[in-house]
Amino acid sequence: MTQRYILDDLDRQIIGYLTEDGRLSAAEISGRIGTVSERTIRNRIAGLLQAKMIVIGAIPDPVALGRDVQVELIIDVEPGRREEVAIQLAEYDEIGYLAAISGRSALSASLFAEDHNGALSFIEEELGRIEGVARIESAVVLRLYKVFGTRTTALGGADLASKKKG
Amino acid sequence: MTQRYILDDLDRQIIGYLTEDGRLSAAEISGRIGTVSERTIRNRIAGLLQAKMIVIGAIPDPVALGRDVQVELIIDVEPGRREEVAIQLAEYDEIGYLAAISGRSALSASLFAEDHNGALSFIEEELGRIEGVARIESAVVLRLYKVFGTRTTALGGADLASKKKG
DNA sequence: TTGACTCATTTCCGATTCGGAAAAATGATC
DNA sequence: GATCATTTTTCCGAATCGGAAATGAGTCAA
Repeated sequence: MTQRYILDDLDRQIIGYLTEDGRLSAAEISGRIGTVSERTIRNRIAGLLQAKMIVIGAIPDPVALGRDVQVELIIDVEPGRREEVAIQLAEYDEIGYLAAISGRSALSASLFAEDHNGALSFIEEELGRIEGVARIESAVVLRLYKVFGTRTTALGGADLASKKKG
Repeated sequence: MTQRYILDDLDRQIIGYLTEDGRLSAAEISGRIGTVSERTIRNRIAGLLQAKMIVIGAIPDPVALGRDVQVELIIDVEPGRREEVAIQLAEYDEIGYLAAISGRSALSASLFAEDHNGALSFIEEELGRIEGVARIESAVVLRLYKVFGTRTTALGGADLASKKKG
């Protein structure tokens, strides 16, 4: 029962390949690396997954899906009330990301809304009424290039602007 | 070579399952849904991937990987060079999140570094020499309240499925 | 050095999963 | 109803996977 998993170069290489394409077969990875057997690759992947170093999952592109408006927020809070505000914000399902950042008394957050109206009303009606919120800065996410360390559809490598939908 | 940009319920179900576990077999998904053949599931997955509605990739856990310091960046780029800069930025493993945002010609990014020195040198030496980068605003993440829709301090154990619903 | 032990890697192999091709089903159009 | 286009399904050989046992590498004590 190894608790602390120490990554070696092989693990890093495997992670590198899998972040690009989570469906790569062990045989394919083994072939690219060249010095390790296919079975070992499979062992390592299983180990990485079990140790929760990585999670292999489908990452939907909100823009490509035509739904889910994402808004990045910088929420200035009154000094000393950050924790209190954070606790309230974390309650909302719409808030997918929330962190305290340096620089000023503020929280950084990501808001996921169904559409722009939803985003707007959330900001106005929900955030606006929270005690301690001094100021809200918002920026709509226009295009996602990379999430969770994985490049999204926006960066296909070669064809990035060629296959753009209307 | 069909371009399907309109998702139906089946697509959404498949995406739902794959979001939780990108390695689920088509047979498994077919079994859970119950009404569609295994081959159709495979067809749909192939279609979703080809249409780039989803990307299946390994999501590394920054903390588990030894990247303890997270920095949020707002990178102002010279007008018209955003895509170009984004492509270069996405190459870095240290960049875990990258998006184009509204408000000004800028990219929003998350930088994962081993320590503060690593973050600083990355910003200075790597970002600083990318053509088209006009200005960099950075904020160290002091505390993580919520990631992927789940209240945790680290990625480990985060339930990705809860990130988005419906 | 030798033997015992541990752990990672590899080999082997049956079961599962995959993708290609063609047949069947569905649906839209006239 | 007939026809064409698209999707779903069936069929099947090849690739992929995970379990089990064998091999290899490294450590430690005598």
